[in-house]
Amino acid sequence: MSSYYKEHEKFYVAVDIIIFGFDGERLNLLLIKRNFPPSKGKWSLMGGFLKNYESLDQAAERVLYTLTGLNNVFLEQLQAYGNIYRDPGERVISIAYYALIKIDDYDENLLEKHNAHWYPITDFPSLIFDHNNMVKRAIARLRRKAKTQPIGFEMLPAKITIPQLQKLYEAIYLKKFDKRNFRKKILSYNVLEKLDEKEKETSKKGAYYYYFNERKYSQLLENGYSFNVNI
Amino acid sequence: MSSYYKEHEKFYVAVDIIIFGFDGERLNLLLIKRNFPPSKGKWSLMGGFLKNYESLDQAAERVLYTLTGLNNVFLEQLQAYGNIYRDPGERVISIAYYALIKIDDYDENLLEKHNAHWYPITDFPSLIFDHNNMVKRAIARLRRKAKTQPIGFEMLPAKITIPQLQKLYEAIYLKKFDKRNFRKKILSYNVLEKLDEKEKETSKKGAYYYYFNERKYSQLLENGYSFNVNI
DNA sequence: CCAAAAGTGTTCAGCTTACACCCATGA
DNA sequence: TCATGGGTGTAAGCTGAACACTTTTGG
Repeated sequence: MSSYYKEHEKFYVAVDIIIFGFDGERLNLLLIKRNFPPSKGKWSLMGGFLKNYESLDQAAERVLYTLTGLNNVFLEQLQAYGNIYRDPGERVISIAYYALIKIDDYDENLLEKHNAHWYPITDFPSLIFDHNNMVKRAIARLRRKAKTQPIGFEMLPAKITIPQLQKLYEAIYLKKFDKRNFRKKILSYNVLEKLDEKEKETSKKGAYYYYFNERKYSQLLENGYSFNVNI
Repeated sequence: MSSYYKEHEKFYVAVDIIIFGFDGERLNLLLIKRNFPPSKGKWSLMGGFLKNYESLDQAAERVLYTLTGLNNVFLEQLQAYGNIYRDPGERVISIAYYALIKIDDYDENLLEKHNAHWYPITDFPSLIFDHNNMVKRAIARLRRKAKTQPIGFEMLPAKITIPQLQKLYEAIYLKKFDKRNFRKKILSYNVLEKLDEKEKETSKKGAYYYYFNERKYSQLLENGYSFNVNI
């Protein structure tokens, strides 16, 4: 059985990960200043080669874990990149993934070890190979996805306030929304539950905390309703 | 430079193509009854191995051309599939593509040679490996995409009638639409131009032909308007 | 007491949806 | 003449978008 494919060529396969994090103000990318060849000294996405004992998804999880120390985060495949000379050194097929992480959860030491830095999506250094394209596409995907699925919550702590959530959406779409309309829309899905507690860091009056009720969201989907933030 | 990656493993990389065609009534898939190993005698998508002189997109074009004799058709990457045992024979990373073709354009002889057959998306044989998943995902992508981009036209001849177009959308979404609303919506984009000619095969009265004006569509997009068929 | 952020309703326009009848013509 | 599919308009309901003032409280 294992002889059918002998005549065909084999290729290096890698995964590259676009890591998004929200710092309360801006949407950020986690980028690597490479202290290893090739393209040493230049900026790139975090990546790694596929190993024969892991699936693509597992490779992406491993690479993300290596850099951040995080497991069980939102991680989704973007697409494969396979131009012949995309990596000028040698031919590599790269599968791009994007991840949404809570920006305060990661392991600082690991970031330092890998020479990783956060940059806002509006202003980050030019990246090697086709990584700029990957980022562009990942942002487009995130924007599309955030309209129909509550993935924003992946980048926020369990307890959030409505103004925080609005700031996240504004950071994703790079525009301002009307706070009355935003609150109305978000609350209309009945997936947020108001707590009796207030966040008092950012204002004197304080904003009520809510938490995202995953169970209610599942029910919403099962009943054929769809989450649809029209932005 | 080419020594950096020596320590890493290499993999077979293939492309598999979900080919859609519309026969005037139903949306169909072009499937292969394999007369070659592995899984000889079973049904699968058309696929082929990546060669070192071509990009992924080029590999997909080549494979599609091999089967249909068609060039310059709508062809877009879906995503990569890389589970370890997805191909029980040997490990292969497969990049799935989907294509939209005009069902009457292909080369019949080639189809016969490859043992290829059209099956409606509502009723087709079970496929090998993870090909059923690929098809499922391709249909979902097509449905999403058809809402915001006029890709339906890729499966129709240059001259179409409104009832034909409606049947295509009904075949994609597997539901009926109101013909008054459909016509109103489609014509409101002003990308269809009415001809003085009628299609008289399917009705005695005859339906006016229209043609899709690509130039007008480009202008529509440039002006910030968006094609959005609300289905 | 005041600055700063949180919270709250209403109106208008545009879009989606539902719905029924006449038209043209080949057989 | 009649069966078949093509073609047409309007009204109601819903959703998105625009818009300004009051509340709370720490400093």
